[in-house]
Amino acid sequence: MTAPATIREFEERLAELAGTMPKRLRQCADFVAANQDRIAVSTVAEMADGAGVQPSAFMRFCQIIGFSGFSEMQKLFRDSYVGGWPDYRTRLQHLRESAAGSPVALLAEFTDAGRTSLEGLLKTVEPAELEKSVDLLSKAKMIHIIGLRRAFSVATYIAYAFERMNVPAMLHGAVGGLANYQAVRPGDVVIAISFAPYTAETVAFAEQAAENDIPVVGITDTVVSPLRPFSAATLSVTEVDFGAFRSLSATLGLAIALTVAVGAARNGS
Amino acid sequence: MTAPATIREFEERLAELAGTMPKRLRQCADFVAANQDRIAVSTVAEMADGAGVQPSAFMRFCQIIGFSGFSEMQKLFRDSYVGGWPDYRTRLQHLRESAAGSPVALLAEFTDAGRTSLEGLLKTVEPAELEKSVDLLSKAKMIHIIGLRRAFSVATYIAYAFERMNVPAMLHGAVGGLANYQAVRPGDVVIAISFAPYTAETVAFAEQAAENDIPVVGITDTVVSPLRPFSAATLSVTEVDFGAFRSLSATLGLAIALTVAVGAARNGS
DNA sequence: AACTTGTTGGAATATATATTCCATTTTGCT
DNA sequence: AGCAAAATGGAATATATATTCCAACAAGTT
Repeated sequence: MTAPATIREFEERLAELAGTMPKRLRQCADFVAANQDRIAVSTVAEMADGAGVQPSAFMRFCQIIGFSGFSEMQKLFRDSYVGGWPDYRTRLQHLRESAAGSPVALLAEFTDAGRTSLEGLLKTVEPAELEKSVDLLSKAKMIHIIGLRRAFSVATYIAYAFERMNVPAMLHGAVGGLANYQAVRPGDVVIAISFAPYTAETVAFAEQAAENDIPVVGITDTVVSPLRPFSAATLSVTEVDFGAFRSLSATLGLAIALTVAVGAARNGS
Repeated sequence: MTAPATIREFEERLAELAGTMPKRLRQCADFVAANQDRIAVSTVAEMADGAGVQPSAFMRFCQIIGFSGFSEMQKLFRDSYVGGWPDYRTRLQHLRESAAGSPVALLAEFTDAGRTSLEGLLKTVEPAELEKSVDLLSKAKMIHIIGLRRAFSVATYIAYAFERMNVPAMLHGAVGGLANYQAVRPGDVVIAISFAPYTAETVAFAEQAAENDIPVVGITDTVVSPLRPFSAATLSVTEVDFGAFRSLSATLGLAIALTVAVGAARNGS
């Protein structure tokens, strides 16, 4: 078997062989696939460590791919190393100008919008409110999640994360008009997610909860959100939009931080 | 004299000292300034050769700049290359151990992880594949979207965005084992989203589509993804791991760029 | 011109790193 | 369950590479 001569060839070989590899070598394959750029600047020991295997195992991996050893594999990546990625800024600039109108340019714009949104997140979220939210949620018997339309993806992600951490949670939809509010009982907590223009069902759900003294954690945008009056704790996110569309990068960042914090608080104590 | 801690500091030191250097060291300075990116992946011998001096001269150069030797200087450049991708696993560990990880600290970590993921997006997505995806999708009679577990939020978001733009799309779930593949017909296109560990149902869905010559646009992570063999176009996203959880910021950025591009292509022509 | 100070080249050495080997464990098969 | 084959971990070894040292050289000074 001959050594791959290009990165592409290397990738093909990797994809082809990865399926048939034993456990440890598979770990190497996965790690390498996910961290290609590290190969050029790391030692076998570091790579092996990253993949969670012994250096000798990583060595075998290199040989199975077709190289004589790690050094030969590394050489391939060092040769095609095109300067420490001309930092994100200049890359973005370049894409904006040269590829204007193309899908890649669009991707660059949304990427940038997402980044700015994430930066803003730390400013718009009140630490006190966040802590209160975590506190409320970690004591809840059951967590009800409601978010419709654009916010639905966020709701599904929160539900998924809670399930993964064995936190009892329920995702509400709005099949045919009003949501099934019946399931909410004393001791439960509601997470309501809504952004302008606020979906009526979500607000109604929060309102009903508030009336029955069920605490509501609201994830929303502006100060004038109709969700705010009904929320025991409100988390604000301002998503930067590009054109008529808004990426949800920041909201998802908040969602995952919230769920992980709650999960930790529940399992920790 | 203390060693420069950042690339910027290094550059300043270099500019400051270059003027006073003797001939050979001056050659080193000039060569390094013009080939900064080589430092991370070269040996002293190669650098010395490039500068037209002896290895020992290059060695002295490193020491005059303030490093203990070449290795220390190289470390700075190697770290800054992978610096954007710190080891979040250990950072989370620290967070857990120290200060019981306040929610705000957690949020900060996740926003940071999200930002680096977004930056990586511009690097991992192949422009050609993206364009091919947009092309395929804009000609589809109906777009079928499948993504389960973690990828489900992304799937719901894509479905929502398409609906908003009046692009015929259908979100598939997996109610009771196998998904309802029946709905897929000739002329349709499938978007399959899956990340490690890959959900079997999603892969099976893509496989079935590929067998029936239905083009599949795959949104996945590594090059060893099982989705790749069945995909007519593959979009790669590498999301930074933060403990057991991954923020989906980058994936969502890609999703929205893709949908908007498709929407524009459809309505434009 | 002779002396001093600073610079350079190359060989010698130290160190880091890759690579191999083999005993031990795991896996797969009958 | 018992055997054979494959996979694995870790220590031993080989190799590449950085680093130091010193003799030879050049430049500058009195």
